[in-house]
Amino acid sequence: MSPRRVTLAEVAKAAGVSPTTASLVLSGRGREMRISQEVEQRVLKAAEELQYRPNAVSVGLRTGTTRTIGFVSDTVATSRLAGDMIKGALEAARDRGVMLFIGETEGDPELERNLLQAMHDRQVDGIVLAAMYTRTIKVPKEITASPAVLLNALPKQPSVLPSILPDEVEAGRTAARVLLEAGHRDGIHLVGAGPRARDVPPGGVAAMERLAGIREVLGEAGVTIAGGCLCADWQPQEGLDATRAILASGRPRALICFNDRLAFGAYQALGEHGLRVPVDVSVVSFDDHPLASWMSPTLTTVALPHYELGRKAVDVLFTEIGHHRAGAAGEAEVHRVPMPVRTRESVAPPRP
Amino acid sequence: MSPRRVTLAEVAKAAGVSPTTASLVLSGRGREMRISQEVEQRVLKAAEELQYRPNAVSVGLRTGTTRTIGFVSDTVATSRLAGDMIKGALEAARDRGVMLFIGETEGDPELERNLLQAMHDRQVDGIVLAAMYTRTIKVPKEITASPAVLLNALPKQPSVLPSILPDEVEAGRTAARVLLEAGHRDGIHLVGAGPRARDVPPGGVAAMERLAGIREVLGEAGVTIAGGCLCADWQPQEGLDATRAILASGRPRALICFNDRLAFGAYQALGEHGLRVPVDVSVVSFDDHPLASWMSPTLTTVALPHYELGRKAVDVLFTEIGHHRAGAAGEAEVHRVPMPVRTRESVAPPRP
DNA sequence: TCGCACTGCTAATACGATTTAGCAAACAAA
DNA sequence: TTTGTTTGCTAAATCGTATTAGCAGTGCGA
Repeated sequence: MSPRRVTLAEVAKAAGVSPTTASLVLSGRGREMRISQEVEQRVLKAAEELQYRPNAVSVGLRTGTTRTIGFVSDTVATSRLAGDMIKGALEAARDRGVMLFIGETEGDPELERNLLQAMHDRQVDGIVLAAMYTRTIKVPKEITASPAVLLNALPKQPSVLPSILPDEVEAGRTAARVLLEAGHRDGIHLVGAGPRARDVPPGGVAAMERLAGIREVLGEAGVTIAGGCLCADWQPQEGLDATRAILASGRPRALICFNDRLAFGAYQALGEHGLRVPVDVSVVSFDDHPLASWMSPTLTTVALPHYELGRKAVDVLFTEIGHHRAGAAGEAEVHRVPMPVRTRESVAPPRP
Repeated sequence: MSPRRVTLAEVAKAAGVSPTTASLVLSGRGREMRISQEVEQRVLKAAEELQYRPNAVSVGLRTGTTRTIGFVSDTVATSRLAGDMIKGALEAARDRGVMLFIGETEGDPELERNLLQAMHDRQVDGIVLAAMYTRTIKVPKEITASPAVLLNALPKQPSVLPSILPDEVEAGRTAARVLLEAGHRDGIHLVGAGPRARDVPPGGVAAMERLAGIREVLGEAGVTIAGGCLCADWQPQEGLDATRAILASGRPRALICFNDRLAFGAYQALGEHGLRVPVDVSVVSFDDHPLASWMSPTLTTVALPHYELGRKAVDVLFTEIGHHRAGAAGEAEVHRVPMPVRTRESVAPPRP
């Protein structure tokens, strides 16, 4: 079944040189160490013919660096969000010839500790600690055993770790501008949070920041928010209920839903009342859930850049690893990744 | 930042014994090798106090087994399906104290080769080769370097690898029975494939098998399929179009949609024609996409057991690794994982 | 002829564990 | 006293690579 792997010693013997020489040639230090052209060619030929590949475990033991990083998240399965984030991380890792360990903690601190230890036991070069929904987390002290970054999360206590986050405030501004630019000034309702700055569900930072951006832009434009409805869990059912409540007390001209699932529920409520999107009511939302392009009409939404978040996290992690090797301390910088708007069919100018 | 790891040698010195003794005690072979109670206690105490953890890289080099497996899939991001499969694999791995490398090939054979090599370079104990949509795949020869299993995929050429697949034929039977048990015998239309056995989109095995199960059960009950519509890609838009076509030529009493996205489109088409689900038309589907429980009315669907598939794959992989260690050859067994029906609101008896 | 620098390569060690083979002491049997 | 057995531990080799230190040979100037 598995033909034993070829070792460096075997390559050396085939080329008629010492393992030292073979190692030097194959690690590109041949020139530097004055290995002759001829010997160099012999070694390369032998390696090629024997299909030599260095044993990464051995290299890891010898050099202390394994070209491996860990990706630890609270949950990996819920929604495809996680998938895209992992995909971004994966590709950034691949670009560097690095492999990814993954693990999930399910929010259990003990599992998290065990996982981090298991990764450090395997000598990972660094760790991405990710949250699936943007929030503040308690940074486990085990993380300090290697360079690390926080993805989609902010440290509860001050910490030296850099964070990578979507730029939610700007996303809020974007959503508001989409409506303003379409000509909306009246009857703008919020579904999920607001209208006051303090009307946010507990825990998540997304709600707070999106709301801040929305309020800022509408405020500056002299537009007052017609109403808002705080939802705890941002599921379709709540969007349905909230929108029904709004409809019971008047006719909205535009809705800013705090995510696409809420918008999905909102569509249903509007349908019940015979209101058409976007002719009667414009809808703009956040996340760019796959759902958003299936809804009818398709939903204009400010996208969570999961893929880019994942990539960025690995990029930052590698500069962190670089600092670490150079003996420098890490910086607790916060990196914000832009959230692009996906313009679709759900926004139109208000009817006169 | 990172306090250097404690080594076995340091534990041994602290306990005043040789590294050999320390190793023996810590690997539980103390009794067997006649280490005295007293020395054993000293070693354990030292290890505890120094917080000793074995360096997995070193152990990997020495023993050749890394307690690490690889999970290679064509795509990890599309849909949450992947997530659940990985989650299942992850938990099964965790139960065994094993870590998971992940990688994705994007269907590129060269990437796949590189990935498998990179994993073997790191001495993984085994590999799960997964497809996100059930299909037949070309098994790369690099896979033979370690034990392996196929997840959600069948080998194109005969192979020694075991496969783990959802039981799609039985799922087809289940869907058909759901309608029969509700009392449906007439006006049953298929959306996505059928009505003839050969009306399936190319590539996927799910369509063929689901259709076979449906035809078997309906046939045995003496029920004829009223019609069917082959769709290539199983997206909402196609479900919409297909259902419109069906409605143009008559009134269906029940739809079997080949997946939930098609059903989503079908709902829209039915809505356009003023037909209510399930009063006028019953709908049953496959996959149990998250969408299914958001639709209104909620959708009765036969679930893809992604989580269980992932778990099962790792379970089978480990028996495979066991065989391998015992020197036995692998068996190309096909394991079928049941697909449970999620009964919701979209099926009702036909109106008289 | 001697010393010196340079060229081109290798011996030996280290990384951190596991495992084989074996040693010294104590004791028992002959 | 010798021989053999058991007990309780350790020395040394090993896994596959990277790296430091150094060795033999050559050419050159003095």
